[in-house]
Amino acid sequence: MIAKVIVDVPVSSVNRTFDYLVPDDLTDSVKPGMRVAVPFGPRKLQGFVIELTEEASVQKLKKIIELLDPVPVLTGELLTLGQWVSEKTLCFLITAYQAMIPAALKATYQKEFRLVDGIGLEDLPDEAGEWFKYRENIPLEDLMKVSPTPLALFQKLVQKNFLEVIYRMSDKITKKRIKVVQRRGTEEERVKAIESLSTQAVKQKEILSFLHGYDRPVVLKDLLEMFDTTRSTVQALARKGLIEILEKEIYRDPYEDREFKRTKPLPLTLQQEQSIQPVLAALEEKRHETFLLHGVTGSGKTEIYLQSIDRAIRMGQEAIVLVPEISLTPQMVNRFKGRFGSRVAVLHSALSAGEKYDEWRKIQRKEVSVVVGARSAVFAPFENLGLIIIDEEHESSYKQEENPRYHARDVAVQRGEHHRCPVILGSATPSLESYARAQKGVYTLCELSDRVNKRDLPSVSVVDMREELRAGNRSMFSRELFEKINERLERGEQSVLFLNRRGYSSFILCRDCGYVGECPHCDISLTYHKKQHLLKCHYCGHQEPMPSRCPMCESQYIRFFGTGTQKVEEELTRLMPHARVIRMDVDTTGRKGSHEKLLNQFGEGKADILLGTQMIAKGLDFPKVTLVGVLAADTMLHLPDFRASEKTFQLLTQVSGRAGRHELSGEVVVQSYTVGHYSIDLAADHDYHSFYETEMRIRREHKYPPYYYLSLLSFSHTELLKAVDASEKSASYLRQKVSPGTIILGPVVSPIARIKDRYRYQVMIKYKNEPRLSELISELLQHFQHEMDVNGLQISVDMNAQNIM
DNA sequence: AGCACGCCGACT
DNA sequence: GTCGGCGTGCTC
Repeated sequence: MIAKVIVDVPVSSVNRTFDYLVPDDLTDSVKPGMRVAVPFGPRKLQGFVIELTEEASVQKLKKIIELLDPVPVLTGELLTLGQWVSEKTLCFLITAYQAMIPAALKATYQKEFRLVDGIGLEDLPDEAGEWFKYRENIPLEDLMKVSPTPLALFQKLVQKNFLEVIYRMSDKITKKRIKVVQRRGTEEERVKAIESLSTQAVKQKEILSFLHGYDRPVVLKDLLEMFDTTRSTVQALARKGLIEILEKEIYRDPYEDREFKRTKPLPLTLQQEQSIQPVLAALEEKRHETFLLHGVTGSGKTEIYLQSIDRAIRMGQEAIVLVPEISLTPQMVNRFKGRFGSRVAVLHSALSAGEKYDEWRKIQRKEVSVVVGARSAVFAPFENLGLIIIDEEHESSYKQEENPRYHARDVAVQRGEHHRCPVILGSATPSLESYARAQKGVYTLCELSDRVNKRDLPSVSVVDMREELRAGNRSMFSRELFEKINERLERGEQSVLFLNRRGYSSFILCRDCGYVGECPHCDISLTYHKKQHLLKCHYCGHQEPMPSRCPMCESQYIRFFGTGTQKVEEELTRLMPHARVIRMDVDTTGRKGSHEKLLNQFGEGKADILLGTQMIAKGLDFPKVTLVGVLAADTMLHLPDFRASEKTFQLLTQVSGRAGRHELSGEVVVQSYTVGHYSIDLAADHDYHSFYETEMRIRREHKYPPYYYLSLLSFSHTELLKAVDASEKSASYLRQKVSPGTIILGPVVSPIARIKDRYRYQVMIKYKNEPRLSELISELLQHFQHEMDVNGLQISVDMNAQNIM
């Protein structure tokens, strides 16, 4: 039997299957989709079995070394889907497959040196012999740690056949095990055993009697606690052969010690009913259809998700729910765990690799029917999918910004077609792409225009901060916002203050000469971190001490500018000393669980004001929040991104939705320096449709998505000229080959011209119909293959560019 | 990627 | 004559 295997080497020259002989003892167990260890050249690598055949394409074959999985990690569907992903995104097959399984299953490789059989320490020069005194194998890694490294000597000894090289492969799996105790023998034997115990062995007798009447394994730790004894008692029993101590694999359950209040389906409003019906119909008929569920904040989208999933489960099917990483909050998880209990697996980045692996295995073993997770959960290995839901479908985090550069929305639809099941895209502010598709009839549009509790959407007032400045208010709070926060303080209600930090981090500036602290490796200004009193680069990690004098002109008047949450917090405490503030940003939520803790504190009313960045924009639902303040609505508008308006609109709508979700009605104050911009004004009016119309007009005019597709080629090189040259050649090559309607822009220097000492240029391709584009780009990559392999040229391809940075 | 092989200049 | 630098080509 021959296995076609994709090996774990992401380079174009081996982006194909290699044939291996399946040893006789594995022919029954090997299946497509399993991971195997195979010899590859002198090395030992991990690979995926793609196909089993009888015919080999070459004469001399090597054998599979071992199987790494008892059951396939990739289903037949996922194997095909991987191919699709690699074609659509132009990535290597292995990269697509690796993205589908938990990182814990990725192999790590180690190279070690060992004495050849029959060679003794005395045969080696002392310098090498030293190493083998206490160990048989010396990892290459260890040799590299000492300087000067004895690597050359070791290599020489390998050539002389004194040492040999071993390639070790292991995966990062960390299955967690616990010890369990189980009874042994027949009933009679056990009765006899109990009697045979010495009268002094009181505890042993107790334990044995207990186990006698218990036919399942007992967790050792529990047993010890139950009988208030120690390990030695149990071990004594095991030594006598009366019981067995076994190791059992267990799951780490990140939610184990938490109780979930079980919820029942809520009665649906008329609008909800109208939206859910077509979904249920598609479900029942096992028919693929993509629904765009456009519902204002608070319109009860989640209840529609829950009841649709419930139907799928009742039909014996499974469901995937994607949520943006940032809103995968405990509140969100609770809603799903509350309805479906232990049938839910949760996959998000806050889990450790081991925890993620355990959650994933619950899916693989069909122990759950629902997975709630971020982007990569779209690859959950369900085989009987009944429903895929993408909540907040407009979120940019559904697009992976590294290889494979896939969009979870596209993958979801692809899987929906395969399983002939509905896909729901839900949002209060659908992406223009999706809404346009719904308008064209590609997706089915379901609109929820009313809030479930019939509350009006909060009233939004937009404040012109330039006016404030003219009126002599130099603080970052307008008079209106300040006043309203104070009202809330007096009434015992809560406020949420939102600071959009992007493009607004604190940089340092010399007031005398205008010097701005910049990263020496990237063309980007350094960010001041108050806690450590350091300047850091957010792109390459470079850091340097904060200077006390300007490095250029030695002036003392060097200060940091811009507004971070820390600065806002300082000003808040200065202006309102009695207000209790909780600040949430990357600095305060770094540790696992701290995010949840802070939110709980706020929910319990332990603070008056919640101040934070993006992470508080979504999913928060606290009854006492009646005021939302947006400190600077327009910071994002000035970024070099054609989606800036769309993102601003979405963010403002999202944030406004945090206010007045319950009995108390809410108010929103939006501060801005770009007053009169349609994205801000229309968000204040809660007018998605006008925004859609306005923005679509602009997109059409400038030939941007959704009217055109957008692909981006990025070229980077440590030498400026090499980057320019490759990008120019590529642009002119494409211009020659593409169809007349297609637009090739550039090459232009990237918005961040240099990162990690590499100069960056880009070429943008806008097209309506260009079936040969993938092919053309593949040709380009092939042409530059050599320069990429040996001369340090990097070309990255994004077939569906979301951001052009 | 990582490795062997092979060619060429530099040095014991 | 041997060592080690890097360009080339292959991995079932």
